[in-house]
Amino acid sequence: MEKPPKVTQREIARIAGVSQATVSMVLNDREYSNVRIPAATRERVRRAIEQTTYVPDPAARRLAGLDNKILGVFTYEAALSRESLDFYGPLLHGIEQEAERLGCDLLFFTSSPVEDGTRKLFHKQTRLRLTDGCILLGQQMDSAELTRLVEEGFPFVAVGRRDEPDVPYVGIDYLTLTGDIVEQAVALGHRRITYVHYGRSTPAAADRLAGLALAAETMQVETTLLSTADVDLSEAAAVIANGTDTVVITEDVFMAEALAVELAEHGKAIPEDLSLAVLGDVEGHSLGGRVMTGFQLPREQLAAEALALLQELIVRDDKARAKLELRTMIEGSVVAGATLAQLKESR
Amino acid sequence: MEKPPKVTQREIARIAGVSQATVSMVLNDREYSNVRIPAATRERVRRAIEQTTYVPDPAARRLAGLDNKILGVFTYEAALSRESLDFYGPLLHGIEQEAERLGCDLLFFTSSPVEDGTRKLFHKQTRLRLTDGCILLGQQMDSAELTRLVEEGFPFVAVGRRDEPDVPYVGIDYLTLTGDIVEQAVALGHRRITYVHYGRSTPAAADRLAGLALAAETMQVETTLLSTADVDLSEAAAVIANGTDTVVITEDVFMAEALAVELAEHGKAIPEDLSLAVLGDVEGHSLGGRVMTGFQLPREQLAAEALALLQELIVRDDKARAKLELRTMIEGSVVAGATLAQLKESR
DNA sequence: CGGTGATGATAATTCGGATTATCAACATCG
DNA sequence: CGATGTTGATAATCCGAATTATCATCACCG
Repeated sequence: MEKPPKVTQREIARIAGVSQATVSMVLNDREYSNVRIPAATRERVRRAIEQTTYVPDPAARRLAGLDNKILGVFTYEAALSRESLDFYGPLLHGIEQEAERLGCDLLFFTSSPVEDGTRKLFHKQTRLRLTDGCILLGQQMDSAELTRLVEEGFPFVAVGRRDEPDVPYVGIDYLTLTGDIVEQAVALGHRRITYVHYGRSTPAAADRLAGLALAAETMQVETTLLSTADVDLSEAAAVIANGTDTVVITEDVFMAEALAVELAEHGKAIPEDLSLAVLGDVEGHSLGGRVMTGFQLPREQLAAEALALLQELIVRDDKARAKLELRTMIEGSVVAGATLAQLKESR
Repeated sequence: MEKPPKVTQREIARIAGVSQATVSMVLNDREYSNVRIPAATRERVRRAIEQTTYVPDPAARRLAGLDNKILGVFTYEAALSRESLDFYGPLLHGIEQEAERLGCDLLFFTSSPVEDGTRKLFHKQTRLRLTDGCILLGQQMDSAELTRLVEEGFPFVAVGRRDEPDVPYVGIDYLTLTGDIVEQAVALGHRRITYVHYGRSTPAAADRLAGLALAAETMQVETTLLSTADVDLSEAAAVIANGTDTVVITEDVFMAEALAVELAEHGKAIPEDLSLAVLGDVEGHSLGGRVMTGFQLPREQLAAEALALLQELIVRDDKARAKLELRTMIEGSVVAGATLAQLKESR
């Protein structure tokens, strides 16, 4: 396949008149217990290398047990499609930047077979082991896979909070943020809130629900829950339009946009007739020209921190590793948009 | 690092009571000249594998000379940043889709050191050789690197036409497209065109210039060239506003948008006073609510074809490879927008 | 019964680089 | 001068899987 049969350390050794072992040691600038290499020899080897196009074979390095400076990126769905990019884009950007800083390459596991709509990390030919460690992204992580990673002691970090024990992650503190949103609603006079969610069982979704429940109790707010797993959006809109709640909270901007359309058909305008807030990132989105009330989430930072943590897991020895803070929650901030407005009169 | 010291073929062999060689052969479903493995033994090995969490080590496979199903993706600039994504997004999407189809993982060379503003493919620790082949993306490809890849016989495909001999590529036929745009302008009565370009020396830029020159000669059009390497945009706008040309063509939408602003300051409205067309993709962009006249480029298809070609280069043997069409040009289409209008009267 | 295949499977080697175990040559010291 | 270091560098191994070279065993045939 290659006409020039690939330059190896053996070849360099031949040119420099030394042994392959010497070349290896010069390259890695290493000295073992009883091995010393004088500057003269080092120089000879270096010159031989410069003459050629030698590049160490990463496969061989890896086989010999060294780090490869390759980090895996596993997403449970395709990451680069137009739709996914809205969500994954900032995360991937953060990852790319941090990887560049660390001098690491990124291996995307695009080959993972899809079962039940999500990709499987483990399969007969996974290239997982080629990487020094792996970042996991996506809503639908598989508990069994996470557990297996922990058991095998493979370095990895999940983006997003997880419930499984000993799983390292960097997540966003939705619980606090959700409380903040409710607090704003209350400050504007609202006391009755409907939360429309997807009925997912991810930790983040659970945190939003918990945050809502907690805030409701603390601030004496009455909440109604609607899951799109049970009712579709137009039904939900009907329920809301006929009810007495004054604020609608949705799980993300897409649901907010769709729901606003449905509500409009019931004659409900936002925020005149009904306030609206979103428990997700609202950057770059607006509703009828109005900035949406919701979150501003530092996604790039999130990803960068995840990668940095992963790197620590990889380079630290066991003792140091044990001392690492494996679980980090990052604070987002509330965007005080125009869709959550002062409660007018009692209705 | 791993508590369970990683399952290897040797371990499987021990469990199944056979030799490591046998395990390897069962796994790859291979039979050599004088080696046969009865179904019974195969079954025994298979069961042993199922009992464990065995996954073949990709590094070892690679070292032994097998394909790895890993394709490299090299971009001359960061690919996942917010700005780059506008350009790289569709390409990456096409690549991801095709990689998924082929069952390949993707290695992004994010670690490549930056020199003179662009990344270098070859460096002391490049993981290039870990991949079966590589896709190159970006405006600023390095001729020397391309040539070296060809010399080393390393499988790769460039996205975008290249001039270097024997470089496999998939490119967009800007020459024809440019001619089409000029044709439209002529059909609308125009005879005098100013082309504002970046003065870059890429093959694609050269094709646009050549297409313009060819069309100008064929259709008897007078063309004026302005390079932003020589004059800045406001100067260019002044020249155009004071000149007699009736159509302005820019190299891409960004330049078009910026130039339109400058022209407005000279009291020139588009398309009332001056028509405008773009020799680049105009999807998702508009000028004052008007669809821009320009190209619609099948970027995803471009990338997918590049990856498919790469795969062919990898799996074909030398004979079959020699027969492959290494260079493909893809046709885009013209978007007949509203910024290129009928010439009113002589001015 | 000895020879000849066909069968089934294994030991040995390879890939490229990292590390360990060993050794040769020369210097120093008592 | 012989014992003991010290220096410099190499041969030998290992990593995990793929392939080649070899070898048992048993069957069948003359």
